[in-house]
Amino acid sequence: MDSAEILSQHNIKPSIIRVMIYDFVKNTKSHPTVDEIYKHLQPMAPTLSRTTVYNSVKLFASSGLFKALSIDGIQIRYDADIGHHGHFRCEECDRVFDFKIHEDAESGLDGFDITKREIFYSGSCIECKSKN
Amino acid sequence: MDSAEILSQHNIKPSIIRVMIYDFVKNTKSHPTVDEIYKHLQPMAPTLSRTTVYNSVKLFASSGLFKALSIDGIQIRYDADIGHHGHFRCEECDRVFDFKIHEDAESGLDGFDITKREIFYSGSCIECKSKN
DNA sequence: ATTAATTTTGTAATTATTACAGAGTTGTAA
DNA sequence: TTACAACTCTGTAATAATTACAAAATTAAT
Repeated sequence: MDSAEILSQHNIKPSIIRVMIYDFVKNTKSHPTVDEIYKHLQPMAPTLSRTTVYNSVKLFASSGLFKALSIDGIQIRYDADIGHHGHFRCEECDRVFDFKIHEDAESGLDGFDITKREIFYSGSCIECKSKN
Repeated sequence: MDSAEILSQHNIKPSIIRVMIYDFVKNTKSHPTVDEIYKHLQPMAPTLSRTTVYNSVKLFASSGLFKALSIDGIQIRYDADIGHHGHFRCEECDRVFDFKIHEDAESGLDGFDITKREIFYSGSCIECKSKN
């Protein structure tokens, strides 16, 4: 199924830029920031505005198409992979890696309505670690 | 053991403001932001500067006394409870709750050096949920 | 084609954070 | 106590991410 269809199914009009933004995030493993999305697409869509990128990713996030990740506390990153997984950020090379994880039942949240779960680790990735 | 001693043990000179900042974060369950720390202490220490609060919490975090939490992606919150636990943020009342959690061994990070683990859930807390 | 609705753009405002230099404080040793 | 060095605190200015908003452009329907 192509991206335009996916957007339509979520009641989002698949304009050209929206599809471009959706595609880029979906095909980029690094979970790009708004700025990275903007810088990547701007050459192809010279009139693109940062505001549009902000609007679009927010729209996608509120529709459940993207997960908004506050991985580093500096910028919000966007992830088109909705399945549950953790994120590791290497503090040396700044790259973000996905990993599989499973949590046991938590205690202390009885009766709470949990709509979002994020697991975030950081440290040094294997490449940076071996450089030292 | 009082706060001044704890700071000293971490090679941080226990100045009056540092102790005040440390105490406030330690005794506040909400994991305050820099702004909240500043607003709370400013009446007692009228010459307090926001920069001092930023400097102090960064210093504490780099010494392992605080954990820096990017819970909401907007502001960084500080937690004096170093033990491993999760954070739940209620999207309606904006409060942050601690909870107990345990993760299983992850896969995909073999050989990585993990120095920080953060678990962050969000949704509606039990009180806000019952209001609806 | 006209009109209405929606999307996109660009500028300006807001907010969190950092940089930095000067002022103040503390501790020590003559 | 004075002098000096080291460290801490303050305040302003800069930077960077994000939001607000109104005008321009595009799209869809009649």
